[in-house]
Amino acid sequence: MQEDTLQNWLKHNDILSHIDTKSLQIFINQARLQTFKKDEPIFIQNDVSHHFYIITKGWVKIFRETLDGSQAIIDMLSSPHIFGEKSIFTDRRYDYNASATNAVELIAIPLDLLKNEIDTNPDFAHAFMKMMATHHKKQENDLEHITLQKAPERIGCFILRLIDQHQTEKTSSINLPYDKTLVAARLGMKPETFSRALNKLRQDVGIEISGATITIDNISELSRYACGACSAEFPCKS
Amino acid sequence: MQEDTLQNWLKHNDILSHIDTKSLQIFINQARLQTFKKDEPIFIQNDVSHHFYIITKGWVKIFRETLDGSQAIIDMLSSPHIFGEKSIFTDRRYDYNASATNAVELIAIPLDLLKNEIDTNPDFAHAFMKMMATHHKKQENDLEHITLQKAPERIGCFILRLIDQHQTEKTSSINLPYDKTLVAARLGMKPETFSRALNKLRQDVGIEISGATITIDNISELSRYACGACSAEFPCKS
DNA sequence: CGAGGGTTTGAAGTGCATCAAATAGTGTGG
DNA sequence: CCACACTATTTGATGCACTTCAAACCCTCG
Repeated sequence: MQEDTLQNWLKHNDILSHIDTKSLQIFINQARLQTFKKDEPIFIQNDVSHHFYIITKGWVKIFRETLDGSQAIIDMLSSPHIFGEKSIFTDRRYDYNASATNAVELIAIPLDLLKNEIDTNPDFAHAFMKMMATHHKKQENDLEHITLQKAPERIGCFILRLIDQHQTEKTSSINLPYDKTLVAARLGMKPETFSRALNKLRQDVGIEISGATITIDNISELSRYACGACSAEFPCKS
Repeated sequence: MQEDTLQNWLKHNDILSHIDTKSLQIFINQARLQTFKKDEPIFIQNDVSHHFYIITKGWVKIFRETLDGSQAIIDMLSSPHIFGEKSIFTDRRYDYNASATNAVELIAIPLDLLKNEIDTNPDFAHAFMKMMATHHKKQENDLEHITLQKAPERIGCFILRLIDQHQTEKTSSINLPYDKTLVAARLGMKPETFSRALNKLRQDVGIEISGATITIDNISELSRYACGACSAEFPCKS
């Protein structure tokens, strides 16, 4: 791929910017740009893992799937995130499926490079561990939410985190980042339940919904509603 | 605390055995043995974190709690496990509660030592990352189970993992490691639901239950029942 | 304009929670 | 070793949340 594009990505990525300058050229040489169409699989669970990926465009669905076809979405990831990196410490197999939910563009980098960088560059290793800890925390949150919160509360929490990310000052109008069906699955509920729960949320805390756009007049009321059943204080980060 | 006891623990712990010999004495000097009674809190969420802990005796409950008192159990940990270590990479606050579920004995070690060891000993850092990756994987499993499996299946899966841990050859008779109420909470359900679901499991796959002791004649039938709604193959490890 | 997927709505069913009460089990002091 | 107190567990009855199945609606895009 083009060196300037890749360099740009590597330098502005939270974790990968810590790569040793000597290693950088090797990363650039071995990195490959890949594109995926909607619903195209990127890798599947138990595949032997060779690469990890940096997302540059689109949304990637991280999920598990049972024999009967039902799936549990573990995460939905977009632009600066990386995925598929965890297996370097265990069995060299991906422990989840990854697939594109729309037009996706990825940088694929061999895991061996990552492993080598971790082993030889303490600064990088430290950044990597920090990232793992953050991921871990995020998952603890997901687990808490799914056990403790009801459907409308989970949606409210999801919206609050969206607002927080986009820092939309007082405008407080946001778009769902992907299909409602996917948001539903991400929150561990069926599309029908999502639709009804969103309606209940509108009635209970006065938000407006028009297609994928949601407008919130009163954020504090929303957070009182959603965060009441959550251990985190006010704006439930991450 | 007594040096031989602590040395023994440090040397036989998966992660901590990688401590540099030069550091070991410092760890020993600063480590403290602590005991907790049933239901005694070890630390609570958002406390500023100073120590991490190695469990030497008893069971520790790792959980989140909402304002209204309902709690989500994130993990139940026992002997060689460590906990409270994650915050060194983020905000130096514990991101969950920990409390003793019975008579618990812990080795408390300052987090600064851990951080220093990670920063200066690549071998240790590597072992530490491996542990984080394993934890992470375990949590992905929990998340999958709670979204995809019904109560009796989750219990079946729990039993299978117990059997797997204890390697009880063909005997296939095990004891629940802690109160049924706690097992229920660990699996994200109410005690009443647990009781009924366990009964359903008995009817469906012919296991015997007598108090905390469960006897399984036909493990493969149990795993067919429980693992059908799980993405992992046969004995769902971890 | 028409096809097809995404979304909503309705009706009915299932699983789990809740509340209440009975029963089994455990540890204690006598 | 027994009786009591207290807790853990089970059982029953009922309600709620979410799912399922089915159909309508809407919206986009060719």
